Amino acid sequence: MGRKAGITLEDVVEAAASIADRDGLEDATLTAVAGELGIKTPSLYNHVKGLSGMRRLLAIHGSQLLLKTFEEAIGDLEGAEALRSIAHADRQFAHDHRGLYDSFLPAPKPDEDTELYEAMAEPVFLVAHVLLDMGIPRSEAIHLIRALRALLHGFLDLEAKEGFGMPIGIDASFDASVELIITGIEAAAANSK
Amino acid sequence: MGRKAGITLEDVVEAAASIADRDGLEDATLTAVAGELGIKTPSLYNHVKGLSGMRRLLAIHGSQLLLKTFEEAIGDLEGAEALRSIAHADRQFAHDHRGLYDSFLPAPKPDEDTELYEAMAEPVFLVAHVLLDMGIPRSEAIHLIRALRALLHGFLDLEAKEGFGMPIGIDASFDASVELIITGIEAAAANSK
DNA sequence: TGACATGACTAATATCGTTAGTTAGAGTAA
DNA sequence: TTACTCTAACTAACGATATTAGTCATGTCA
Repeated sequence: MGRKAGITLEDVVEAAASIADRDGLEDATLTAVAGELGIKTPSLYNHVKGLSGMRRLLAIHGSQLLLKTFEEAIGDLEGAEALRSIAHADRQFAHDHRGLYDSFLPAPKPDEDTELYEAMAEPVFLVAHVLLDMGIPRSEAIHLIRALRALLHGFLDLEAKEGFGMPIGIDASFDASVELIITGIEAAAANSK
Repeated sequence: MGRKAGITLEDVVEAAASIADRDGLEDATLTAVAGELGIKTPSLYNHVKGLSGMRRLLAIHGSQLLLKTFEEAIGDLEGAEALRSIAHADRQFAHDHRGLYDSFLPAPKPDEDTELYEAMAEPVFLVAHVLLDMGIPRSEAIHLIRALRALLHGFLDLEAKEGFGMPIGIDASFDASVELIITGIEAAAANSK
């Protein structure tokens, strides 16, 4: 058995992400990841600062992927159309990458892990930009963004954890929920002209 | 050391709830609860079906407490006023009982654990009633209730896990978010007359 | 070629949850 | 009272997980 299997940091993140998305974040243990890579658990410490370090890398990787997803979702769109597209892209992301999505919480404090904090802030900035472009003043936009984030996160978390009881009509409920928020945002935009 | 410490099921739930609300649901381990009660971990199996069984009791207990909280919040109120009051009661509950609140997810399927499912459904029914009393048709109410639940859950989860970045203006953001949803609900009510 | 850093390894420990089997004590019935 | 039974505690043991410490082979570079 040759030493130096040549595992890279990317391999670790990729393996962890794949397990987390397939079986859930909880199952992306150091043991499982090491097994997937064909090495022993303690060897992972040569790449990653323990389980929390691996989770952190997962969150950074996920944030970058989410950012790209949002950018593509927006494209040339503006205003309500952009928001709708972002919302649906977010839901698709949560479906496709459950583990990465779950890795976003708990979030770090800004001064406690700047790199991770900033990576996670990027997608939010993107949404903020859409609102500001709609003419919504900063002081109001902060509340509206939080409302949108809360709705999306809550919906996707409840959906993933079967919190809605019967799963019938979930798609329609999502659309209706998003429309409801967007209507509120449009009203705020119209109000600020 | 006398056998028969005389621990009751209520003692177990109370101890678990107290630890979960103080230190987080994750810290309400069998070991911690047993320690709190002055017994050894395996002895808990005389009262509870393992960790999952204890979590389940926590969720039932939490649901009952939440139901009472909602009932008191509604009182004689109706419509938007009732919804506002419920929203703030929910947030207060999440602040006061973090562990219980977290124990609500993942939710069981209706046929998989009927007792728990029904206990958790009660508070939702209460909210549904408010909407129906506002004259909103059932077919629409289901989407609006999901939107409201998503917003509240998402907001309180993000708030608890520091997901909002700077914690400034969170109260105002919550109020604004709730108003936004309530406005949508009122519009739907007016639309159905 | 030889020193060194990298990245694998083994060994060992601590914390959990869980199961199996044991036993003391309290209540109950003859 | 005494014997029986059941409850609810216990000890012992195991498997999964993370983590630390210390070892060592291998490839690279001076």
